[in-house]
Amino acid sequence: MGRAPCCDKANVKKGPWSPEEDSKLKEYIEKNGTGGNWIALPQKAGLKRCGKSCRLRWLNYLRPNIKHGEFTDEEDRMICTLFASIGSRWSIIAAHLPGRTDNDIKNYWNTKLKKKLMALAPPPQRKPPPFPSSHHQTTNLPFPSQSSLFSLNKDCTSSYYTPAKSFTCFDSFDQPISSNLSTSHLLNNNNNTQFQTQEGQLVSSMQFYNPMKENFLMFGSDQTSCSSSDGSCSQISYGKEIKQEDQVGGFQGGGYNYSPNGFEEDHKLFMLNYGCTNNSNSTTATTTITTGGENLNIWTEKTNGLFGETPPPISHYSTTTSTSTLEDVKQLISSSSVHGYNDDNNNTNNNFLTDANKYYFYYNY
DNA sequence: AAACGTGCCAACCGCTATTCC
DNA sequence: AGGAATAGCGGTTGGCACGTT
Repeated sequence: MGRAPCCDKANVKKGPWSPEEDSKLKEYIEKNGTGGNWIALPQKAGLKRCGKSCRLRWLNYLRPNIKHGEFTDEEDRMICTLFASIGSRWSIIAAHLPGRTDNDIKNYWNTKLKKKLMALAPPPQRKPPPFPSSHHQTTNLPFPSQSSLFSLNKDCTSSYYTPAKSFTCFDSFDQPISSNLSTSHLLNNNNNTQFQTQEGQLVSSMQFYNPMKENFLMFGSDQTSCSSSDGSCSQISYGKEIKQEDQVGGFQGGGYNYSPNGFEEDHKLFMLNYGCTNNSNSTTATTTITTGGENLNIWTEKTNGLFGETPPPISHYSTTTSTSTLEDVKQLISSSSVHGYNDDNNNTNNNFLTDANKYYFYYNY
């Protein structure tokens, strides 16, 4: 049984606010304040609106000192910096931009700024290494087979894996994997959305980590949320630093869990950078397998994707004394191709991760 | 000129967190 | 302590404006 609605939906007006409603609300709040009770406010103010709607209208449009119009470079910079640091916590970001609302910033990011930054990232050049060998796959977890998630494609110049389904995993997660989650929780949490593989297998999104919630910077997403005209999108993931002493082994990506030799299962390193475009021939997925900071293998799909970038330490994104510039952020994006290429299919090239390996994200279970 | 596509943004929805009783 | 009410948040949607075909 769900909660009772906050208002009588049938007798509540929805849609755009009229100037009369605006002035009623404004007048009432300026005279009486909100009284700390938005639910009761519309009735007192003589409005046929839901309290939530009134609150939103006030906060996003009517309250004093709201700034509308173009974002400045300084604001761009601040948004990028904060997004890199804390992800899509718009209310927190808005708190650092006087006069801007979270809604404003969110819209601005989704419609303009993200594209602006993505446009600065050149397509990386790389070739696909082999898919991780089967002995790396853990057997105790019902992850789907490789072919259910990826199909190997070949064109005149390269071969690459195409995700059988656009991975919306990064975006659809609604909770991060916490350090104390059990495996069964990961796999059986019914509250989490699932996606279906080409083979019809349902995969819980909880099999993936949500980097956005854990100080990862990502640009772009799956095709459904791409709004650019050509449907192109890509993403860059920033992780947080793994300490030298952290034991890490295995990885999870694309619905798989891999367990490199010699490491216990209770420490999982996951580093999946997945970029996609909706251009028919441009889908990219990139996964790096590492263990203890040493790169074991890498497989990379297609050429248009953007490999995960090495971010500055989180402290770099200080919200109060930020010295980063928009150029810094641009540079982070544009240099993202550098780490993504590895010429060695059997890949034991440790140089690859000289910087990137500082920024893995990981979890325990 | 009409139809269609795209970008934008205000507003809504559903969820979690917090407060209140 | 626990359930209900409310606040707050982030993702998504609807619809308008404008551009393109």
